[in-house]
Amino acid sequence: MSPRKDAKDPTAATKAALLEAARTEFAAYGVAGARVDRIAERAGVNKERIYGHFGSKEKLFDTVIKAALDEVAAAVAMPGKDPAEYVGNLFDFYSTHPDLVRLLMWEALHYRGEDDLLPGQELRVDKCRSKTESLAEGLDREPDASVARMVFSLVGMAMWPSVMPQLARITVGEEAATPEGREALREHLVDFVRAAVEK
Amino acid sequence: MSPRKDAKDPTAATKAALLEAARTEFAAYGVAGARVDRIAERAGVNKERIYGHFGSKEKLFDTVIKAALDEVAAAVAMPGKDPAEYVGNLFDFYSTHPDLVRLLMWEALHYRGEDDLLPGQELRVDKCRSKTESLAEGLDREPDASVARMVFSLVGMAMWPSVMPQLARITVGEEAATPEGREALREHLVDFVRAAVEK
DNA sequence: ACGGTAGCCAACCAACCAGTTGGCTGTCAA
DNA sequence: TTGACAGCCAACTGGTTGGTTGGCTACCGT
Repeated sequence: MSPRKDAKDPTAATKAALLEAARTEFAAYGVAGARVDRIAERAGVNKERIYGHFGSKEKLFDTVIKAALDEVAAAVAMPGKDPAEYVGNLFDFYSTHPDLVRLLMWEALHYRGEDDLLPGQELRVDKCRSKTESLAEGLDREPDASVARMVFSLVGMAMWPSVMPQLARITVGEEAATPEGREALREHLVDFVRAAVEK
Repeated sequence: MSPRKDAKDPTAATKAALLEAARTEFAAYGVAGARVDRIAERAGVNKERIYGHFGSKEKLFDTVIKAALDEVAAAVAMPGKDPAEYVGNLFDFYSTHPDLVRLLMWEALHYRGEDDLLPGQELRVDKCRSKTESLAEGLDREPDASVARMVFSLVGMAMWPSVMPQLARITVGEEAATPEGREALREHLVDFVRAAVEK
């Protein structure tokens, strides 16, 4: 058995520190821009540990992304009966977790579809399917492709302001960065969706 | 005067080749992931020319982005009277220019707002303002912040499928990659916007 | 004709960076 | 007690990469 199997397992602690530091680093610079030394330093751990625990920079990135994906999945409720409110909640979540959004963007750019995909995304597929089913049920419809497209659009609308914050500022002005600006944007989105679905 | 000022200026030709190659490289790998040697090779030019013409990798990136921005600005008409059709057109444009979208994403991640911004983006600001004015006029409204928010959302909806193509495939299925799938997505977006604005 | 110079290139360079090595320490099973 | 092993670290390595240098060529104004 491994030494120190008790709660304060030091191995798990360094692993967690590494993961946390990696998340910050990858969110800021992406895979290519991230520096292994910087991650180790921020975690207060020798960089060799990265290889001992994760194998490579790329694998560490995958692990970070997977954790982020889980976090997203866990945090946000299903669309359910009210798509507009769903968009509002999603918007709030992404607004308060900009690093997560950046991580998702880096991942999207790194793993462009077709050939190479992030391994183990079945969970993600399931999540999307259940979202579609939830929305279909809430809307009293069949969970077909058209409902799936709706889910996709809703997620997009909710994420967009966090995906392109500078564009938001350029378009709606500096106020976009203020709490009032965020709130106005949120209401705009919710109203927009409500108008669209309510006929 | 510089030698060879006539039309077939070889200097301009290598510069253009470099720009073209850089665009491909940056779209694929981003600033940090791009390799100067690869750009030079693809352009069929010595890499020193990059420094002679542009100064640095970063400056080359800025130049590429600026060109891409101009291209976007030139290609797409103003929102005008029909926001739904505008979204449809934008969607078509981005769908047929995925590299441009990737470039914009890399830029968004590289120049996160606040402190560092891509220099010389006044043109971009103007473009956004005139879009807002165009939409306001078409909708018979004042060009206030709420119209600006609308512009911002419309752009987001149109770009989203090109921004997250894998998510699109995960959500709506493999068919998202087919021409029929794209068309269905386009119609969904147009209908969605029409429903939202027509009340 | 010819000196000046702009464009270009092959070769070079130093810093950087992902990944490795060898050794030290503390714990656990026997 | 002891030997084996897991976690950890300081120091090292060598391939890579952004950027530079010195020289060659061809065109231009005079």
